[in-house]
Amino acid sequence: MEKFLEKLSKETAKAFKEAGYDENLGKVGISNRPDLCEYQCNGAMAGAKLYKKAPIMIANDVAEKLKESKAFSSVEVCPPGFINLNVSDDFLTEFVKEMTTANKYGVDEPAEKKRYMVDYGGPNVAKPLHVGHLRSAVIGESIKRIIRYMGHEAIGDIHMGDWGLQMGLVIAAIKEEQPDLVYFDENYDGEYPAEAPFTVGDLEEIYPKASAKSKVDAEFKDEAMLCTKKLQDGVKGYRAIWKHIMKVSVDDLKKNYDNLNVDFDLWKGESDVHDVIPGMVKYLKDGGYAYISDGALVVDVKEETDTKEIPPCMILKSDGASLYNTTDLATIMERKREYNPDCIIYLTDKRQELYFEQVFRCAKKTGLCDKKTKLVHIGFGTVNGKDGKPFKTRDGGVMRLEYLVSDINEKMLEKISTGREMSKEEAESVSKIVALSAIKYGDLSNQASKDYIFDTERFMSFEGDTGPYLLYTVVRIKSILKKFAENGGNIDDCKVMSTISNASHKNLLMKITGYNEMIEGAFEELAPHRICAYLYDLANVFNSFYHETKILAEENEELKKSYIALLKLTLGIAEDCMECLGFSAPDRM
RNA sequence: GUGUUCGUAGCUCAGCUGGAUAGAGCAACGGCCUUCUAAGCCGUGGGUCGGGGGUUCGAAUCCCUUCGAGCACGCCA
Repeated sequence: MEKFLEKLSKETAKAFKEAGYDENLGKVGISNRPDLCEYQCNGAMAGAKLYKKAPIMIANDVAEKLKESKAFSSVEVCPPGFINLNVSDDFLTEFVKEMTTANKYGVDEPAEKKRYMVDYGGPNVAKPLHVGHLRSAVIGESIKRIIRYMGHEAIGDIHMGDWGLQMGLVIAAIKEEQPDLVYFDENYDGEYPAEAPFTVGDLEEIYPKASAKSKVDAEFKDEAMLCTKKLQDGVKGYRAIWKHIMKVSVDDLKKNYDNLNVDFDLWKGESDVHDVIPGMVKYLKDGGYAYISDGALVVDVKEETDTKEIPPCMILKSDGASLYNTTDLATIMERKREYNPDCIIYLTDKRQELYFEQVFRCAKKTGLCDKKTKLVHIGFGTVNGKDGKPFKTRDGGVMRLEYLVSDINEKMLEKISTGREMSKEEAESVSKIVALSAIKYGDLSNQASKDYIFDTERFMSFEGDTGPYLLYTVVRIKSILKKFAENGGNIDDCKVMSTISNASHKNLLMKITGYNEMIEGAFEELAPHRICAYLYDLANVFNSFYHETKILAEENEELKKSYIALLKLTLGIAEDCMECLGFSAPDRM
């Protein structure tokens, strides 16, 4: 379906043409002076130079032609050459009517369906998730949903860090603690136990301890490196205990991500490409791309147009070991082979920008990834505390995601339970839904690339630009629709009609018309915050309308039905927005 | 040092490819509930868009410069 602004622009473009000017000047935008008009066209000023004519004269010529257009109820020219437009009720309501029956309220299916892969930049196994992981999870989930909403295919891959020295450290620590376990008996050739000899809680303690120890105890570090090597070389017992670590960790990760309503289609990790690395390295060497520099194997990725120094992409360390780059490149290669995606999107901390630039260039240059596959890095900012510094616990430690979420859930439950008649069960389920909106909206409403301040109180507030406020508005709409249905009304029978009752009614209609344009923009820019801003605006104009308009008490039956149809449309759009953001509204709160 | 991102109201943030008087929210103050959820709505006060130049009919937006902050700069991820 066409965009509303495009439709209006067509009208003005026609007028420009008829008046003898370039029709491309007839672009209409939303007015930045709502006190003067609803829409504006500034083409006359841009055309002034072209035609060596005063902009006001051009504007007058165009305005004269526009008087014939049925799209506008008023056309005014303001110095130096603004063309101020108000849309006619019929033109506006016709568009809204069309939206109610259109696919996804006017969002068309793509001409060509593309396949996207979303890489969540991998949490490390055996390490608990912390606040930093919130962003890649929440933003990634939203982007995945936006892609799908647009009619494309999206494959989410958590892409865990499950293969490096960290695994060796954990194994070495377990070995030291329990040397008699069968996993470490090289002569053992029976079945390994099905149950892991440790719990998640144990793992969470083991890793930090082992990591700290390796820094002061060289012998232990050597042992950890040896364990890493044995694991990677496929020593049976080490692989078996690694599988236990994986199982225990993944179960825990799933639980945590479930709480955030985030899921992944693939639970792959660095380990999955281990076997293809030698082949890839050989390919890079044979192709003449890789060479030894200071002992390490690197690929040059400089380009002539560079204004800055781009260091080469390192493939292997001087000791021959693989590193982050190696697995990422191998993963690109494997993804191409298995899925042949049109685009791969990586979500990581923005500090890795240069790193991804190197990897992307290397992949393109060496043909590990073909030219038409887009590689995109979305670098997000850090989550800060109220002091503007990276979020920490009160005693300065790393804030665990699990605690952050449960803390907000508890506070929200308390808030919901007080001053409201609700069963304990309902309060619990509602508060979880509202808490999730608070967290996700708090994060997503900021531009991804910027740092932001995680202010629990503010995010949880029911007032202002927050998730709970949006939910409240949606619940309000649901409540009215429910009452209408209870009184015998048939919602599906209601149609938007051309009558516009008041200014707030018109504002709501106009906001609604911008939906398809907004969502496509959010998709093109991969910018969930655009959806947040729209949703918030929509909620505001709806609430104004709500306060000025008696809906169920409206005596004109047709008009009442028209209101109901509009409410249904508003609700549908709001719910689709929330769907794209990754949260939802309860039926009441 | 080189590169990069950023600097907008007391606080937290918008501001799309340059357009008229720079917008929200929070906080402050004043109104509005016998009526569909007042967790709402309406209104008031508050900013030389870090500073200085330039391009333009027109700049928060583009260019240069300067100050300030963050981040990144081959064997971490």
